Amino acid sequence: MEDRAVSCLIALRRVLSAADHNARAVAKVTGLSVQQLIVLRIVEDTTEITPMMIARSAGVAPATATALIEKLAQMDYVSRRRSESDRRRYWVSLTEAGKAALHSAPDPLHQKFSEEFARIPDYEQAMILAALERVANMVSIPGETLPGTDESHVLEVSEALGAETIAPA
Amino acid sequence: MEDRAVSCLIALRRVLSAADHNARAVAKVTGLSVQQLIVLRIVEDTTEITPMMIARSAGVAPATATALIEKLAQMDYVSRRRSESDRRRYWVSLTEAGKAALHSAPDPLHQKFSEEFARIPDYEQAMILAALERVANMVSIPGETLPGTDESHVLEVSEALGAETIAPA
DNA sequence: ACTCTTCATTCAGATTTCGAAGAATCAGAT
DNA sequence: ATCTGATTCTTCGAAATCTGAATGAAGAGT
Repeated sequence: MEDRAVSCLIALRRVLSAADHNARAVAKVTGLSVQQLIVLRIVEDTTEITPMMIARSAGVAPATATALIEKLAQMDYVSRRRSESDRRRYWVSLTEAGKAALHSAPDPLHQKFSEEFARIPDYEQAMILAALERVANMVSIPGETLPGTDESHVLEVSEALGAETIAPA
Repeated sequence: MEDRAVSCLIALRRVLSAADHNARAVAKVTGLSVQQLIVLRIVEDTTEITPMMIARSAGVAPATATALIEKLAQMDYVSRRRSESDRRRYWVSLTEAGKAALHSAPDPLHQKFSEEFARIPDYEQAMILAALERVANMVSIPGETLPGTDESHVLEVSEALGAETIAPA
């Protein structure tokens, strides 16, 4: 019965394709590149994160992460704050402008899904949510893309006070 | 209860992220770019397709589709056959080498999913499949990425006989 | 102090992507 | 037949992107 697994993967690919199209469309509207948008979302999810973590989460080389962050900082969508405990690193976080840019951007897929989702019966909603989370747990890499559960930087919260916003080099 | 819709979208984003990572990994192994891989899969799904359709399915500009197809043709992963009914167009199809490249490439996500999927109880498998197809239908653009259901080129099957393989320009 | 590692950056080069212009072809109207 | 307009694909140059390797700066361990 691996027939059913294949059907699942086909359906998944349809979703993937739609998401890809959607990402490009959103990127075009916001004037950001797809990658910049991804980084922005990663930063939002974590509230504070280092370039290295971003590189890993976004699946790009460190050099690329630097460039992406620099661009976003120039647009004032993210801010950089030097780490006190490790002076090599710094924390990237979303500015108000960045938050606004993320949420003001119309997301067709998001809207379409929410709209249709609201229309289906309750038990089916629950079923879909359960299935999606099941699938997410199956395929997603444990420590990836949701470093909100990553405690390595939680210790740094104390830094938040009295730290100056620095523009590296 | 739009709370649940949001949870769905979060789970979806985890899946998306994992798929993205996976696509890059597969691309690196095969020596193909992510886009080339996408095009290759589109061609496989349709068995025969024109550059224009590829551009639309892959979500790129026509000029980009030309470049992608050219690269794949140079590697002998796809072949081009001039259309008889409309001499402007040509049909792109997978070569044996292309088919081999697609299937010999290890796909971690594919494997991981199939493996874990096989391990869960029957009714849950059915539930996940139903949910995925439901979601796919919600978000995917009707005529996109599965032009196998597109009948516009089915009429051309008769061409298959006695047509020479042409390398345009 | 010394070495080894990690983090971020710079820089040059390769690749990718696209818009615009152009050539070929088709379809329909005159 | 010819003309016109639309469609398909290509070429070309410019812009943006991504990366590997080298570099500097800072931490960690001996």
